[in-house]
Amino acid sequence: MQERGGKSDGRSKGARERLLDAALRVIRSKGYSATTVDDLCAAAGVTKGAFFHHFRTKEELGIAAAAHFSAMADGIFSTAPFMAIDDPFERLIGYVDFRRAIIGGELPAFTCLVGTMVQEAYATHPALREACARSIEEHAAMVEAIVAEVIAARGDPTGQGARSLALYTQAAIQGAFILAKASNDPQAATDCLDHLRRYLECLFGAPPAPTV
Amino acid sequence: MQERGGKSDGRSKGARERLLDAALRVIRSKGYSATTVDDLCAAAGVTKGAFFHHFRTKEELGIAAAAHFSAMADGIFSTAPFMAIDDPFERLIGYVDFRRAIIGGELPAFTCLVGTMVQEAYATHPALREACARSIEEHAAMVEAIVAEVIAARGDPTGQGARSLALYTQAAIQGAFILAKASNDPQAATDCLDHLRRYLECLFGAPPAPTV
DNA sequence: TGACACATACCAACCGGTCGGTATTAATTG
DNA sequence: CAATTAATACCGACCGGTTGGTATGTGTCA
Repeated sequence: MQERGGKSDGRSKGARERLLDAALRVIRSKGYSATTVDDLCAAAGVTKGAFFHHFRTKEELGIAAAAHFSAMADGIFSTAPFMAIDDPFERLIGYVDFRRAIIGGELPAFTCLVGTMVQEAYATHPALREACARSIEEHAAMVEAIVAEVIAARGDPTGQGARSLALYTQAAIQGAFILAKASNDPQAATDCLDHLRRYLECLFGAPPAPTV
Repeated sequence: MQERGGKSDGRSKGARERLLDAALRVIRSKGYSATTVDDLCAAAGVTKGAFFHHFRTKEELGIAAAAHFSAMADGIFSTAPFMAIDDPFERLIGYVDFRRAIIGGELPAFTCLVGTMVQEAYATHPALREACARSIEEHAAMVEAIVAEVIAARGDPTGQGARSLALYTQAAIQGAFILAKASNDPQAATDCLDHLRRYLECLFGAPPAPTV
C-alpha cells in the first residue's frame, strides 16, 4: 500500500508531517535554538535529505511548526465541549476551565510551542517571530469573539475592550507555563488559571455587590 | 590604574562583572542557547581565556547570570518609591504601577532574563532551571510579603493564599513580556499590567470603579 | 615566589546546509 | 500498450564554518 503524502493530505504520515509532529515535541522541551536538524530527523525517523527536501531552512520548519501547532489547537478548541455553552459568560468561564483541565502530565505535552519559540526568536528571526504572533493572534481572536459577546450582554467594566482582555487571558496562560517550567510542577499553572478565572468572574459575575 | 575585581567586589569592572552584564543584554535578546561564549566575550570586551577563568562552563555563567539578575532586581525594587507607602494595599498597587512604569524602550532592556532562560533550560539544564526558579521565587517572596500584609488587614478573598497570588502577579508579568515580544510592542505588556492591577483592586479594593 | 587575572593558540565535535543519486508514480507519446 | 519523460519524495555522504572547551603562556602584585 502506498500513499502520496501530498502537501495538504493528512491521512498518511509523510516525512513532512512526521517532522512537524516531532518539532512540537522536541522544540517544546529543548527550545528552538537547542533543537538541531538532526534531533528533528531522529525524532521523526527521517533522514536529513528528507528534511531539506520539505524545508529550505531550519527557520522555515519553525514557521511551519507554528502553523501546525495553531491548526492543532484550533481543532482541539473548536470542538471542545465548552464551545456549545449558550450563555457567553459561562462559555468564557468554560474556556478557562477547559484550559485548566488539559494541564497535566509532562510539561512538553501541554505547554505552548509559540510562546517558547518567540522568546528566543523575536529579535533574531523576524519571520519566525511573526509566525508566532499570528498563531497567538489566531487563538486570541477565538477568545475575543467570546469576550465580545459577554461585553455586548453585560458591558465592558475594563474599558480596555474585548481584544485586550482576550490577550490578557493568553498572557496569564503563557506566564502560568513559565512558572510551571521553573518549578517543574504543573500545579503552578493550574493555580494561575484559578486566579484568571476569578478575575473574569469578578468582572462579569452576576452579583453586582462586592463578594465576601 | 589597576583593580583586582575580586569575586564579590563590585566597585571595579573585572572580566567577571563585565561578562555578567553582557549576559543580561545578550541572552535577553538572543536567548540562552543561541548565545555563544564568543558572543558574550565580544559583548563584554574580554577574551575567551578570561571567560573560562571565571566560569567552568557556559551553564555556570547562566546560573551566575540568574543570580546577578536577581541581585540587580532586588536593588531596584527594594529602593523603589512604592516600597515606602504605608498602606499595604496601596503598596501592592504601587508595585504593579512601578512595574508598568519601567516598561518601555527596547525589549531586552526590561524583559526578564530568567523567564527567558527557564523556557529553554527546564528540561535539559536542571541546575540552570533551579537557578531560575530561585530567582523567581526570591522576587515573588518580596511581593508575597506585601500581599500577606494586605490579606492580614482585609482577609483573603481568593482562598489560595498570599504566595499563590504573588506567584500569579509574576505569571501575568512574564506572560505580558511574551506578548510584547510576539507583537514587538511594549504596549502589549502595559495593557496586561492594567488588567493585573484591576484584579488586585477587584480583590481588595472598593467595588469596581466606574472608570471608562 | 607564587597566586591570580587574564591572553593566545588550538582542537575535536557538531552544526546547518549542499549535492549527486535512487525509487516510485503519473502523464505523455508513438 | 510499452517506452519515455518528468516530477516528487527521499537518501546519506560530505563540507566549511562554528562551538564549547583546553592547554599553555605572560604580566602583575602582595
